[in-house]
Amino acid sequence: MAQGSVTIIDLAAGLGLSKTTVADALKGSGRVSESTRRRVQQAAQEMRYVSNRAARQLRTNSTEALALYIPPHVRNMSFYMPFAFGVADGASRYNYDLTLIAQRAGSTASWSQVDGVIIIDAVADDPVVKSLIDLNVPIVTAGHIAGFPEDRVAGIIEIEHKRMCAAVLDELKSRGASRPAFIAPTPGAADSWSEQVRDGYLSWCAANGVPVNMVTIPVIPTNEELEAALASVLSDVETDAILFGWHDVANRGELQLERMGHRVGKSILLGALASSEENLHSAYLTVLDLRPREFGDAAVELLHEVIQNPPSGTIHRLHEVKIVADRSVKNQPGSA
Amino acid sequence: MAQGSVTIIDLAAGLGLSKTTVADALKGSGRVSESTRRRVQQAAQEMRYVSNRAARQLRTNSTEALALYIPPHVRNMSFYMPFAFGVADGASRYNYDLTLIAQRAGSTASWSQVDGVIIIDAVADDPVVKSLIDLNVPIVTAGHIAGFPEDRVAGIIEIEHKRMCAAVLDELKSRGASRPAFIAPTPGAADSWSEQVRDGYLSWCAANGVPVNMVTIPVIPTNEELEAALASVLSDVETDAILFGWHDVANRGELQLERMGHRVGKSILLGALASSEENLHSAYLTVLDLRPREFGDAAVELLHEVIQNPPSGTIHRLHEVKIVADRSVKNQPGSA
DNA sequence: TTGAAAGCGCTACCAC
DNA sequence: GTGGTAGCGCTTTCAA
Repeated sequence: MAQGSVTIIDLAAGLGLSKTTVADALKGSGRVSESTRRRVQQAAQEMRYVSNRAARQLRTNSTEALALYIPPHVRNMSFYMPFAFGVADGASRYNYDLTLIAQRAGSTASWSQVDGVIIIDAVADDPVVKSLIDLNVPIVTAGHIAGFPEDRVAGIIEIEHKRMCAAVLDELKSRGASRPAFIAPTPGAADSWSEQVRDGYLSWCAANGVPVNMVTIPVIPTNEELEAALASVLSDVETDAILFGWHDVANRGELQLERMGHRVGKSILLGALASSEENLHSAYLTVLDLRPREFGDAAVELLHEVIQNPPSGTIHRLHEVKIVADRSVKNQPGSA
Repeated sequence: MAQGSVTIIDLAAGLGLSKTTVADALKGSGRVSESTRRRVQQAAQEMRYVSNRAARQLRTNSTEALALYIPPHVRNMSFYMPFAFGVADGASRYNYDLTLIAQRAGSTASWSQVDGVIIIDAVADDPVVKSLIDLNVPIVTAGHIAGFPEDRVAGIIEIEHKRMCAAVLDELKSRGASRPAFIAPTPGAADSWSEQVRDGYLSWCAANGVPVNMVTIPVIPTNEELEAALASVLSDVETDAILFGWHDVANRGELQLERMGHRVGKSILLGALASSEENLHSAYLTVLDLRPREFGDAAVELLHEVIQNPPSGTIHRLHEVKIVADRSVKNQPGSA
């Protein structure tokens, strides 16, 4: 342990007060007189007093900590880093610690002692998720988790992937694309995201009288898989836009297309359904900024609420995302 | 708090034993007989007993937690995600919790109660780093932090950036590059990394009799900055290879170069000094795999050691990285 | 407005 | 081998 181990008793002794008074003064419960309160607080500062978490937790039977679980199969995606720090910032706003859940649980699964858990994009049969469910703490999931027991999720914050997929397609259409293809993430690869976006594409095609041109590849495809997917959707010579799952794949697709002699932004338009503005560099992509930082923050907000005020059912909430349009029209060609 | 709150007392009562015996049986301190030990452990399982962290911490004056600080200016780099999970896994191996330090500290800086801290690629005048220094817990830094008080770092685990920069240049040379240029990260942008790699390039040029062709750009450059940098290094028509700081910039550079009509992997070779194999997709890049996950794990390993056994000075350790060579020779052109 | 005492669940130290 | 007791630092309840 670190702290210089000055306790309320030390403070009390130094001030000639009881530890009760000191404790009350410190947290401003309005019990002590203003003058002693000030005296105590000043002394606390001078003596670098830090309230002992473990003692407080033991007494109040709370942990002042939240846990975050990001499943291993998505950890290589840039989206989750700002999400995690959004969660960390949100947590610190309410004075929670944020514990990152590792894959390999320690012998006693240390993270079992938290006030609440945030799970993002997991699958229900993930063993970690299973043990999280067994814990009796409130769970907020960012995104819907297929197969997750209804009564074990106190809150769920979602992105309207289906609607937004259509919105991106609309945007591409407004920029001249009449026959967008979709290189979609393999269904079931992660959460329900892949299904929602595929659904979004299919409905949009139906609504707009556009023939479906879709192929699925893993969320993180090999070059060969990506190349094959591109060849597949381009075998329809009418294809004038390609929508990708997340922006990293779109970036890689952009490179391959250029290499194949296509002029991205001119002969072909590109889009991506999962991105964040900070990670977007290509000027030739029309993407959805999922605002991961704000998403993480909002998840904590919701979790804090359900911890304070346990709901009878599941609280549903939406996270707004925004379209970041292809900027190549503004920029000169070659500037990307 | 979550747990069904079954305590050793409950167990003791149920078994007709004292809580002392139960506690000893649970942690196998060799005091109790094998038979009762088994009895107790089985009962614990059945009653879903979970040892109360707060109580244990209070009693033993330890926190069983580590903190990780990743400064905000690098959070958008893919390298740090696997690093963080390497830390998380390493921590769980020793039954530490891993607390992610947020930028905005809560009122009482909750993360002040940890057994040790890992800091990566921070700068010494970062306010969070400052308060971490004021804490009296062991600190391990991943990478050297300029200006960090010598006596406050118990361990430092480093990558030999300078040497490895030269190694990558050697690799490029062996593949035919005779005049490599370097689009380097702006000095002082983060830690000492930028200086080390620039140093590495300059020494290599001197040792190999190659004229220096270097330009610096921000670690995360805009397209305009990147484009200008490319134009600059290519203004020397002899340039037949370009080395980038980290692989994301190299990927973007690769795209721009293709767009400019260069044939990456043929007329020009590309390299990057900070990457990880999981994030490497381009077959045309010769990169350094920094093995971020293992790096994080090794940092915990070191931190655990210094916590167990406080050293008098600072323990130095090296983290081995490896070169992942351009694979385009093996693959058919166009397959990337 | 303040103080005394109890006790959260655990481990340490002593007895037996 | 096992049990009793004290006490970690804090909050809570009751008393003054």
